[in-house]
This record gives sequence, C-alpha cells and structure tokens, in this order.
Amino acid sequence: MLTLKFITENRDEVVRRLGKKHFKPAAEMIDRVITLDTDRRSTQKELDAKQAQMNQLSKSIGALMQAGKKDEANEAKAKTAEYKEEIKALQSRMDESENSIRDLLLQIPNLPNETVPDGYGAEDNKVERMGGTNPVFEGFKPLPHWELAKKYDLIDFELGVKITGAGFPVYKGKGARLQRALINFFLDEARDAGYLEIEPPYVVNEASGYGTGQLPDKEGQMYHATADNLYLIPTAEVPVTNIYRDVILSEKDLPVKNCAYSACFRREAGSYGKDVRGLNRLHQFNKVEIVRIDTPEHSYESLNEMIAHVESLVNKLGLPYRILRLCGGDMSFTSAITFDFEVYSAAQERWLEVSSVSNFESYQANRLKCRYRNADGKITLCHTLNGSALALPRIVAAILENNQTADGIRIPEVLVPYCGFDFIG
RNA sequence: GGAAAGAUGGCAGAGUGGUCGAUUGCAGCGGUCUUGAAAACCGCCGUACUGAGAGGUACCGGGGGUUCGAAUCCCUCUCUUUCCGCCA
Repeated sequence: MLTLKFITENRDEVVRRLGKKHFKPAAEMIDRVITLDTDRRSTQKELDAKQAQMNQLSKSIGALMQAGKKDEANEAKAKTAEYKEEIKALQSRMDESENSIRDLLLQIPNLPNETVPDGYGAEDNKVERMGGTNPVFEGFKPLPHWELAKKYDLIDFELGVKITGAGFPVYKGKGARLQRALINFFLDEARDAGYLEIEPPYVVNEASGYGTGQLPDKEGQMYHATADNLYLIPTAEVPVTNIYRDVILSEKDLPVKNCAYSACFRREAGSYGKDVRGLNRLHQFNKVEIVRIDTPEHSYESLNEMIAHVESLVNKLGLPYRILRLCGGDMSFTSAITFDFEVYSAAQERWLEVSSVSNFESYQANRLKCRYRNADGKITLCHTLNGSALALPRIVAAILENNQTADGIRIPEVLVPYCGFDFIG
C-alpha cells in the first residue's frame, strides 16, 4: 500500500498518477484518507494529553500510598474514573479512524511509474524490443504442443484429469526429464548471476498472504487448505518475499538477490477456451522466480539487470521473443512498472507470456514492513522487485512447437547437458 | 492424536503489581590507546505515532478483563519447543 505520508503530502500528484491506472474513485478516496488522517491526528493529540494526565495521577497515587496519606490517595482515585471514560472514548475514535484509513489504503493501487505508457489493455502495451528468429517449417505442417506431447508421449493431460482434474498434467519420460532440466538450467543461470538459491515452503500462512498482497484482494486465486488455514503458493514470490517481512535490513546487505524454484498453484477461476488449451494455463506448474530487494535509488538499475537476465535465458533457449512495457491499464494492482516477456509459439501462431518482471517500489515493502537502515541510521522502506526466470509450461510449449521437425523435436543446445538427450523422436 | 513448558529489544537472557521502555551479556556504532589490528577502557545503541523543539503517547506473541496503576494477575486465541504415539 501507499504510505500515508506520501498521500497527504502529494495529494494532486497521487490522484493524477492513479488516473493512468484508470482508478476511478481516486480523488474521492484520497480526500477521504486525508480527512480521516487530520481527524486522527487531532484525536491523538487529545488522547496523548489525557493519558499523560492519567499517568501522572496514577503515579501520584502510588507516592501518596507509600507516604501513608490514604485519604488524599482515595480522593485522587475518585478522579481517575472520569479520565478513564474520556480516554476510552478517544481511544475508540482513534481506532476507528485508523481502521478506516487502513481499509482505504488497501484499496488504493500502486502509482505507475512516469515511464509507463497510457492505455487500457493488452493492445496498448508498448513493444520494447524483439529478439530471436521464427522457425521455418519445410514440407510439413507444425503441430501444436498438445499434439506433440501426445505423439511423443511426453505429457498426459487426460491422466491428470483422472488423478486430480483439468490443469494438472502428468509429465512422463523425456517430458518429465525436460522439466527437471529446465528447472536446473534456470537455477544455475540465476546462481551465476549472483542470486542466492532458496527452497521455500509451498504452503504459507495468512500473514504471508497479506504480506505480498495475495490477500485479501486475490483470495479466490489461491488454493486454501481450510482445516489448517494455510494457502498453496501461487508463486515462490510469496514465501521468498515474506522472508523480509518485519525486517530492517542494513544498507550494506542490499541489493538482496534471491532465486527459488517452486511448484505454483493457481485456481484460475473463470478461465476457459483456447487460452487454457494444453500447457497454456495450468493449475499447477513449475517456475523459477527471482526476487530482489533494493534501495529506492538503485531499484531501477536492479530492474534493468533482471530484464537483462531474463532476456539472456530466452536467448540461450533460442526462442523468438518480445519484451512489452505494460500500459497503465494492463498492470497489476501492486506494480509500479512491469515488463512482460512473451515467446512466439509457431504452431499456435501466438505470443505466450513466460515472464513478468516488476518493480513494486515501496508499495509492497510498506505492507511487509521491509525497511533498511542507511549509513546515517535513518530507516527507509525498501523497494521490492520480482520476476519469473522462467515459468516452465509455455517455455516447454514453445520449445516443442518451434523446434519440431518432421520426425521429432530438437532440444536446445544449452539444455542437452541437463537433459541427457538432444532429440525427442 | 495425548501430555507438558514457553512466547520480553538483532541474538541470548533477567524481570511476578508503582520512575520498567524494561537489568545484564553478546553483536553493532563512535572514541581513547596503537604504526595498524587485537585486547582493554569510555560512550552510544528498539520501533511507531505525535510535536518546530523540549517533550508526549503507545508497544514485552494477538485480543479481552481486573486495578488508580499490568511485561508482571485473570480469561481467550495463535504460535513455538520438549516428551509420548504414528510416520516419508
């Protein structure tokens, strides 16, 4: 969430920038926050003064009792009753203001960075750059990956339906080994780029869900183990970022660079059609995530390094790709700026999103209470960033489709040492 | 699943009703000494809100209660540890 201080000090700027996200009630909500805050402050002044009086009176009673002046002590005691009433009233008024402010702040999205393009949806995203070359298929018609998966017995979607349900594929043989190979390749690449590998829990508690913002807004997207009130992670971002919840880092520890492989679980309620065919959208999938925590001064440099890292991955895999700078309307609630990576899937003839790299600036850190102490001892909110590096299913889809030949599928060279085979046929 | 113990500042660990926001040790920061370092010694060293500042207020796992006054007593929830049982 945005900080109260920034909102109250930059009212007009906040309203203007929220406009880019097409957040309609911005002005109304911001003004309400400012009104509530003014009220909260004056209430607190009153309350503090009253409590100071009360504290003093209590102390004097103690002194009187010790001095044996019982009558005077009792007299003072009688006075405390009315103080108590007033304190109680002021306290509840302040709690009310505070709660209302927090509720409002949770409903206000992050401010888009000034370099985020205007726009309403996917069609307004700006192509930052493109790379790789599209494959040419000579003498045969390329098959979509779900047919290739069946033809070479790599992935069994029906079996997943039997065991669990749609969106839970079963990988078999070289299909399963390709999963392991990609995970190891991505982790090794991240380590070479200086990221510390983390193996996090795949199930988190409520506090962690709130920390990264999955709760309360995206509650329906997570699988919820109600007997224990735990949530299956939709991404390793959740457990990894929550490592830094309620933590004050030292500036010399920044930037924090973590990477983690995890299975990811998403309910994807409401999805249907060609978007969910095959590997395009799953309820369970594998992903390697990179997470960075940095100073505000350095976070955009960090963002660029992350983009370069992800770009090197798709390059090494030899996939045609493009990088999109998302427009205000297509960005997530919590993001200040997001770059999407898409790879081109030749047989489906469409772009598939394989990574999303974002800077949340201090929006997530404020909720997490993730701060750092600089050399002068000043405590400031960190900036948090994360990105997929990479999500497997659509990468697999693109590899299968783009690398197919008339009689098999070529494995990208960088993966051969990880797979132990260079061809599926 | 059964039983017990516990939750205090970055960590360890005192504190059982009245200058306790909290003794002490370690770590950290500054200084003296030293060519430099170590050791020793001296000082500083939680967070948030509020205030121009001095200062004020809140916080000892969360919530509620008793009391003029709660880290300390009571209730409740959550979590952790240990033992037993089961078990990859």
